[in-house]
Amino acid sequence: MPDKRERILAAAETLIAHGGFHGISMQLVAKHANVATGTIYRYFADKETLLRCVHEERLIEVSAAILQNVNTKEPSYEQFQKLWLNTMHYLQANPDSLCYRVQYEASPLFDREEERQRDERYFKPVFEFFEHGREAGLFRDMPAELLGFLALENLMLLSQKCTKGCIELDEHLYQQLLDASWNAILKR
Amino acid sequence: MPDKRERILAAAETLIAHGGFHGISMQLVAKHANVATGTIYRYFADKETLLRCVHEERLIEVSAAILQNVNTKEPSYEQFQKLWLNTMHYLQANPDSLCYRVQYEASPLFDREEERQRDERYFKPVFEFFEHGREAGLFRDMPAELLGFLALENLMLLSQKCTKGCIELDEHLYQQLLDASWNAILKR
Amino acid sequence: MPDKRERILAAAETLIAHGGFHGISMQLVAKHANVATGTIYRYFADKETLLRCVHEERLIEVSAAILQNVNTKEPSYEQFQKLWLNTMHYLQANPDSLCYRVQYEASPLFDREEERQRDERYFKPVFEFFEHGREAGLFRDMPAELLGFLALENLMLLSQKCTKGCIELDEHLYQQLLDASWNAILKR
Amino acid sequence: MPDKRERILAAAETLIAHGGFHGISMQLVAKHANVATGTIYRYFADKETLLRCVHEERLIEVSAAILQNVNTKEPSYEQFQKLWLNTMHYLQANPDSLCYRVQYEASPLFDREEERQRDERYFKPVFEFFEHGREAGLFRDMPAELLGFLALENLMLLSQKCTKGCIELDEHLYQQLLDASWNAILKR
DNA sequence: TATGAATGAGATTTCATTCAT
DNA sequence: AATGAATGAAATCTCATTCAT
Repeated sequence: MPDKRERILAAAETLIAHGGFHGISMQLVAKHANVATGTIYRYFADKETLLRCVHEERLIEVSAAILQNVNTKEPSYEQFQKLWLNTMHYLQANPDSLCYRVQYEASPLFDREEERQRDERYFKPVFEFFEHGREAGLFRDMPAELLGFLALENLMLLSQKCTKGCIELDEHLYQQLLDASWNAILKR
Repeated sequence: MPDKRERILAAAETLIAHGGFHGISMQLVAKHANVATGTIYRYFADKETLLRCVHEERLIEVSAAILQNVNTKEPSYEQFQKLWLNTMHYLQANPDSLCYRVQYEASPLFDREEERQRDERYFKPVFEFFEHGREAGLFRDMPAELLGFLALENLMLLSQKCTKGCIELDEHLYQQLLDASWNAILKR
Repeated sequence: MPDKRERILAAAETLIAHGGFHGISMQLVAKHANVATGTIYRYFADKETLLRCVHEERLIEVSAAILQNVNTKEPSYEQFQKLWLNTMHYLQANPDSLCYRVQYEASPLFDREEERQRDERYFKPVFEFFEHGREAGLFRDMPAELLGFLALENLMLLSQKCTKGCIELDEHLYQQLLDASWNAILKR
Repeated sequence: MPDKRERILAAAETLIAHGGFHGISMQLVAKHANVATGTIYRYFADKETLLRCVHEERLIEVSAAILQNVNTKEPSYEQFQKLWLNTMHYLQANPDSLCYRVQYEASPLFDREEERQRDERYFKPVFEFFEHGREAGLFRDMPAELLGFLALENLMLLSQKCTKGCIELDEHLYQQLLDASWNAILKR
């Protein structure tokens, strides 16, 4: 019954999303996943492992969402727009998703090398897009990660602010922000 | 001996920045602050209060650091540069400080209204700077908070990445990033 | 293993009876019950709940002991004697039991309405005995609870004094006390 | 300033009466007594000593109240009535007083020998009353303490029940109870 | 493989007591 | 004599993990 593993992951995701990195106990996860406490330990070595797996699952999901219909070989405004909007829509639809990530990255679970490998694995095409753009003389002369950061990653914080209700966005602002991101990375 | 209060605050900040919101126990804070566990409770009603106070103290410190020598009445590139560099230098010198903030904002302690009032209290001059720039037709037609966000707040995440060792910055990149921020908010 | 629940209850009762409401810590109860501290919380939500349960368990036990072989429909001296002796024997055999009750009733846990319902539930037959006796013109014209109180409840305090070693009783005094109780409630 | 000692005793009394044996901390007592925490320790060796002193103070007060206008040399119904009514009135006026005593007697502070000496010291005249009555062939052939117990001490529990609201008494019932007590100790 | 009762270390918080001023 | 800040042991309760069934 490998669907138990899925149920456990899903339960953990939901609980963290709603209650923060704090409000998660193995007992609670077990209850929500409708399995016995001990069962979790048949699929995950310990709590840390479980949290790492949730993190990885999310990264896979996020990267898939971001890259949808994007041709990363073609560093154009059109493709950038798709990337940006994909990111923004995903974040709007899954507001807790990166709220989780921020906490994960600041936690002792975070390991630089591991994270680098994960980024490499899942976000390679995204970095390639910026790489190509830079090589084509379109983007600033910066490492691809920095370009990606300037263009997309700050949306995480922004989206968090929206979720928390600090900022409200409309179509006009969307366009402005997209434009601002584009101008930030553009060479001049 | 009000310096005990300071030591407790500092210990809490450091511990959270390094170990995440998880890695903080009152006993550990006490140990790092070199006081007895019970002493914390003379200065802070409970753990939550302590965390909120750490947050507030840092906002005060940050806002003072950011605004140093900046004339917020004059929305010029020169003043912007000062703002940006102040921010960057502060973040480099106090890597824990905003690593803490990111986590605080993602935690259940965060309260929107409270935060709005704090921003109002401590960052008003910063917002005014962007307000003036927008009114002068220099900056994009966006709320001041969004301009501030685009220009400065993403430095928080960036600085976190540096601290974690994911990215390395040099003088050249500094200049590029400053330039990117300026271009992001500039009206065209 | 529901016998663990019993062991916890018994340990709590004994400890309170001997050391007062003070002398009870969850760890101590756990130790005496030969279980781990956390185990108590599988059976009782918190300390208050545990104490309330001890109280209720004992009431059940006491009422059963008191009413043994008593025909409460027949308000005679013979039946009264049985009631009285049952009570006295139970108290002698379980000195902790009501020493606990006295303290419980004097504590902030005590709730009037709850207690009334419990009395109603467990001691109804006892009250009926006195009711019948009063209706038959045998006992004083008082509420059944008061008659019961005069006849039986003061044995609680008396028994406590014996346990503490303040008073020593022998067969002769037993007879005297039984007689005194009977004369106290008798109409003349 | 020996009135500080009084203030501390009074504060302790009040707090225990209202919050039970639980709700009393030295800090709280100090606050209510309007002295510094450390000051308590100039007058009382430790918490236990303080509680013992409160107990003793109360015993003095109670015995004085009970014996008011009673001629203990004259074992008559008239004097008994005074004793009984004094007791009842005191208990009604100071409902917490013996609520405290019950808890004290069940606590580890209680020491049989000490208590015997205190009873000897403060309640000697009461016991003498019953002694005289027994020697005159009026009361049952029992130790004076038992007679006193039958006649007066159960009023403690009764009064507690009134305070808690379990029983309501009126003039008629008062008379009945007094009469019951009298009949309980009377020789026949 | 799955269960969930049991464990006990550890978290937060309180409070009796001390001691420098 | 008096203060009250500081202490740290101990209390309640939680929860990651284990293990007999």
